[in-house]
Amino acid sequence: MKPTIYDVAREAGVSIATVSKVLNNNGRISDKTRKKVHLIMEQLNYQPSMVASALTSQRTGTIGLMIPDIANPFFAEAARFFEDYAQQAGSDLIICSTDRDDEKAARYISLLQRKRVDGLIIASHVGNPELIHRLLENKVPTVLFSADVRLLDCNSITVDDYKGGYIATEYLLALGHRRLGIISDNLPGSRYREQGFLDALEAHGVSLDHPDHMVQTSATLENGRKVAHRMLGEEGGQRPTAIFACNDLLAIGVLQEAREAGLNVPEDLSVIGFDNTMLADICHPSLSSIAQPLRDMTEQAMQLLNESIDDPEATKRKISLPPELVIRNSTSKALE
Amino acid sequence: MKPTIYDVAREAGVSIATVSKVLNNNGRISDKTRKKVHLIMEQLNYQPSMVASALTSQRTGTIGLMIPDIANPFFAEAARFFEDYAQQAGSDLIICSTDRDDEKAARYISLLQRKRVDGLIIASHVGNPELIHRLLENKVPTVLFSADVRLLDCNSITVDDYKGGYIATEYLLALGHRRLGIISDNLPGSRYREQGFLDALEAHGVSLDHPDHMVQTSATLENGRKVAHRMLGEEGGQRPTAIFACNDLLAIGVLQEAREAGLNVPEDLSVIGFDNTMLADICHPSLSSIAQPLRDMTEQAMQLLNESIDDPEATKRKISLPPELVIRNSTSKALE
DNA sequence: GTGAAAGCGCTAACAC
DNA sequence: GTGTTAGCGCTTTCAC
Repeated sequence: MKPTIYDVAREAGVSIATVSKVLNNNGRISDKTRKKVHLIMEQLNYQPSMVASALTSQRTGTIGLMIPDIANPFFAEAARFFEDYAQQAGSDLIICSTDRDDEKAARYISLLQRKRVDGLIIASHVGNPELIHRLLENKVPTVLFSADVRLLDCNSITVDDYKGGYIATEYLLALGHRRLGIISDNLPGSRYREQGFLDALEAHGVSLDHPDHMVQTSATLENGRKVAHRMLGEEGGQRPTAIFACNDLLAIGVLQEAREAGLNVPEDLSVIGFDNTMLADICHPSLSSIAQPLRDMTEQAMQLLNESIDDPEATKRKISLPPELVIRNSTSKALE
Repeated sequence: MKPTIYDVAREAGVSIATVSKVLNNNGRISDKTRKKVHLIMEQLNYQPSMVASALTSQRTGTIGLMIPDIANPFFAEAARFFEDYAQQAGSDLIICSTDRDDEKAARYISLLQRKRVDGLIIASHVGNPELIHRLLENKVPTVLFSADVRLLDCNSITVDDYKGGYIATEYLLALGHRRLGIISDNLPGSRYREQGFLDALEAHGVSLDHPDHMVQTSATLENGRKVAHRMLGEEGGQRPTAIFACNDLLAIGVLQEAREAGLNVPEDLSVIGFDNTMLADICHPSLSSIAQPLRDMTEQAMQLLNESIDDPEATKRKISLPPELVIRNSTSKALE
């Protein structure tokens, strides 16, 4: 069996309380016994059980990260930041891919609670706000990430989606484009991006050419292609000269479909994405995109979470961070 | 406070032993009390503490997944499979990105042991075999994934790297290429891919044109570009007409650099990658690649791990699975 | 069928 | 400075 604190205490000729104290570096312990205990721990290859300490201390040192899919680069990148920040705080992460399925989410939430995680980061849209609501009732430290539930009094970190949509659109307008299309996915955040798009158009006196130039779909490469196929299939005069896709995957679908249709990007069609994932650098042409400030967002999320762990009654905060336009090679001036 | 098994027992008018039994669905319990207990659990919103049960049962229901970087698509995709298979077994995953840094790896290994995870999947090359060795000594259920340590008697799942290198090369030779280049990274697995490459060349009576056509570097996009820049910079007659990159990221670097150099892929240069990540579909032209059978590999890894958890003394096994050639648009016949 | 009681390996209050 | 002891919330014999 693995050595326990009792084994260490016996071998060192002290009590378990003493061992516990040197372990946690608290209480007054003489240098001599400290050294002695350390030595014995070394010899026995003692590895204190965090499950036992969690039982008493009520801290597991693990936090749950709920995301739609860890295989999705945006969330994988976010997870990496979370992992690093968690580690700084001495914690680690349990990864939960929900596939945006509320049942899966509910199962994971329940599991995480039974595991007594110290807190939850929910970076996956949860359709049923009741799930979050229950978490809050149970006083489980929680922060919503990149997906807020406005009506709920909860912590959240988001990028300013509205502004993101607005600046993407303004940029395209500044390039001289007047026939714009938008492909967004069916999440709340994307509604704000859409609204930013529409308001930017209006502010510049431009109107949406055709209702079909604004479509919602779930965010996959394949769907990006499908929608683009329809949008670009129209006869020359009608087709948009620039498309704003509400995430990079959709945008890359557009890129691929444009090529299929014999259009050159950016000469014949400008495309801009959202999220600024590593994919934007890998596709061709490289993709202009609205960046979410992931590093900042994750850092602030972890900070909020930690505050919430330290004081579960702390006032909830909703923090929104500004997006940033990253220009690459998929956008250019509109032809006259 | 959260309700405990005592609260449930009291409200239901039974003992905690009984509650425990209905919880775990074992022992003989009358339907009546079972119902009653379930009802009370519902009413109290009872969430049994897995940390307490872990303390007695010696099972935490969590496994540690060590990878180089969760933000790397290959490992993110693998993690997703692991997560799904773990879930089927009622477990979840703690993600540990090591950045291939042995110190980080050591810290994580220690942490995971203190957390008393049920097992470890190590999908990150660990330079110091001593780390793994100690794990084995401690009888921690462990399986190495996509990275073996031959000399160690441990479980491992790998793709047949040698064969992967061989079939990639054979394929290029079959297309008529005679001046081949290879870019590999500096991991043990890649050594086998290289050997497959060399043996395939030899078997077909082709020799490596130039020592500079075989280079090792760490596997990043940037390094792929750098190496390609040198390889393709040579005067026409000397430059390879096909390059085998030992992973997709390197291959995509080659693609980008080829474009930079005014070369058309695949007309002027064929490129084949390894891993067949989602990136292969996203870059342009889409990338031919040697696929690791990730789904199979992860499934078998989880199975090995579970066996090892059930019987830590079980005989260790090393399983190697066949790679598969996936042809896309980055490879074509050599020009005459 | 059900319950009493002894752990599991720690922490923390308190006594000395 | 160090030790005693009572939990933390479960599981699991073993009686009854």
